[in-house]
Amino acid sequence: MTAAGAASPGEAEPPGPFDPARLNDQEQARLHKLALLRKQGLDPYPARVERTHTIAEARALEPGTDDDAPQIAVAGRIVLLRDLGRMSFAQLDDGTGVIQIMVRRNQVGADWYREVWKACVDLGDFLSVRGSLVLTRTGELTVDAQACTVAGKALKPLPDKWHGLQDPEARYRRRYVDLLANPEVREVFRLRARTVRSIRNFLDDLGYLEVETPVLQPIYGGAAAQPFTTHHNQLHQDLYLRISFELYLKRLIVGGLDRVYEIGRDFRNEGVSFKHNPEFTQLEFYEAWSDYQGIMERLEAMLAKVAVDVCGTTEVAHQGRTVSFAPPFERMTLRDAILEHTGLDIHELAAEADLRDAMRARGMDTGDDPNWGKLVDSLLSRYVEPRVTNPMFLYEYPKAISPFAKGVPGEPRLVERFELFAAGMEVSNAFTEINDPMDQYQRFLGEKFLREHGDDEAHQVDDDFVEALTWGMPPTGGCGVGIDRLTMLLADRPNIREVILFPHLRDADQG
RNA sequence: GGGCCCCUAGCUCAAUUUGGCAGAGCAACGGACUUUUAAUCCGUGGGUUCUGGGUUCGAGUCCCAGGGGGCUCACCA
Repeated sequence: MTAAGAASPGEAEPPGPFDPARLNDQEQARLHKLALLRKQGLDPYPARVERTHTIAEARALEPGTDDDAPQIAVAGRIVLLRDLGRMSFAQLDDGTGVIQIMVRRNQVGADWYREVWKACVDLGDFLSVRGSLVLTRTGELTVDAQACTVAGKALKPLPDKWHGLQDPEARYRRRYVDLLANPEVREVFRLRARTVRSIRNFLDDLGYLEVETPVLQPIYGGAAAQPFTTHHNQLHQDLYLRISFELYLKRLIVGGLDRVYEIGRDFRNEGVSFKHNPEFTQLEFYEAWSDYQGIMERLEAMLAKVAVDVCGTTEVAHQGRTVSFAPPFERMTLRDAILEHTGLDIHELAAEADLRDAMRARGMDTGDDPNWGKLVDSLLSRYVEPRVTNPMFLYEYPKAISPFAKGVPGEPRLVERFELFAAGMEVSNAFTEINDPMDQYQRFLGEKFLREHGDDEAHQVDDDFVEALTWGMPPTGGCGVGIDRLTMLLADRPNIREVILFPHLRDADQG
C-alpha cells in the first residue's frame, strides 16, 4: 500500500471503524487481544503460516498413536471452541472440511497456553496448527497440537454457532458472513460453478466456440426489455448495457463461426422478484445448419447431462417436488397449452379486440398489455407457466411477440420458436433464426410501430444487424438459457437471490 | 409500483394480544474442569427496541411519516 505517513495522519485523524466508542464489548475485547498479541511479538496477520495438508487431505490420512501418528500442519478458521480445564478442543474450517484440534497445556507449554491461547485466541480467528493426527477417546479424528500460530485475527464475533446467520438482509448484504457461518451456502455456489462447467464441457465437446461480445452496445436488442443506459465521456456516445447477446452472436454465424456460445451477464432495467435480478447470467448458443427442433434436442441432452453432472441424477428435487430432466421432455404447442389451461384458443381469437373481450369475459385482467402479443404472453405467464413442473417445451409462438424467429411455413401468424418451462419458471427461449434480411427488416419495422404505440419494450431498428444478414446467413437455430434459474432448480433454492452471490439490494442508508 | 408481514444485545429469538422495571440461549468477560462433540457448572457485564414525530402520568407495544427487508400481485427472463 502507500508509504506510511504519506498523508501525515496526526491526532486530528477521525476515529474510524476501530474507535472503541463505536465498538461493542466483544469487538473491544478482540481489539485488546490483537494488541496483546503484538505486545508479545506475535504477528496477528502473518503473510504465511505452516500448512502441510488441507483439512480434507488430513481427514483422508490414517491416524496413529504416540510415535507412529502422522505429523501434519493444518490451518483454518476456528468455528467451535471448548475449554476444558488445562486443555481445549476446537474445530477448524478451511473450506475443504472441518477437523478437530486439541490444545493441551502440557503439549504447547504453560506460558503459551496462558498468554496466547487463553488470552488472545477467539472463535473466528484463523489458526495454523502443527501436531499429531490421532483419535480421541470418543473416536474423533483430532490434531493434537504441538504448536499453533494465529494466521488471521478476527475482530468481529461469529454469528450463533447453531443457527448461523438467518436474517436474509444481512445474509445478502454481507454474503461473506453468510458463507463463513452457513456452510450449506458455500455448497450452492460450488454447485453453480459445476453447472456452468458442465454446460461448457457439453458445448465444447460439440465443437462450439466460446466467444465474448460487447456488454456496452450503441443499440440494444435481442429481447423485450428496458435497458440500463450509460455514457462514454470521451466519445460523447450514449450506450446501453446489453439485454441479450443475440444480435452479436448471429453476426458471428454470418462470419462463418458455425457454432458459438457465450455465457455472461445481461442487464434489464426492470422490477426484481424471486426470479428476477437486474443483472443475471445467460447462456446463448447458436448453431448453423440447425433449427428450433434441432435445438430442442440439444437442450434436452444438455440439461439431462448437466443434471447428472451436478446432482448425480436426472430426478432433481425442487421445493418439495421432483423435476425430471430425463429426456424426452414433454412437447406441446403454445396454443394447446393456453387452450388447456384457460379454454381460450388464441388461433380463433386472433384479433386483439376479440382476445381482450374473451379474457375480460372470464374475469382476466388485461390492464397494461398494449397489443395482442402481450395478451398472449400474459396468458402464458399467468396461467400456464406456474403450472409446469417437469421440463416442458412449448412451441410455435405468435409472430407478433417473436421478432427474430423464422415463420412456420404455411402459418403466417406463427414462428418456429419454443420456450422451455420447468418448476413454474421460464428457463429457456429458442428459435429458428431469421436469415432473410428483408424479413428481419420488416420485423424491425413492426417493432418500431409497436414502440410508437406504447410498447416501450419493443425493439429499436438495428440497421447494422440487418446489413449483416444481407451478406448471407445459413439456416440457424439459437437458444438462450437462464443460468440463475437453472441453478435455482438444481440447487433446490426458492429464490434467485440464493444463487447470486451479491444480489441487488437498495442502499442501506437511513433517511 | 400495489397489498400483507417483519425490523428488540454481536447472533438466534421472547416480551406486542390487554401500554406498566426490556428478557432467554449462544457469544463475551471472571472462575472450575486434561478427551470434549451445540461440552458442563458457578458468577458478571452487555440495548439509539430501524429512524423521526405524535398520543399518554407512562410507548418495544398505540397513531402518523420515512428507511430497509420478506412474501405476494403487477411487469419481465
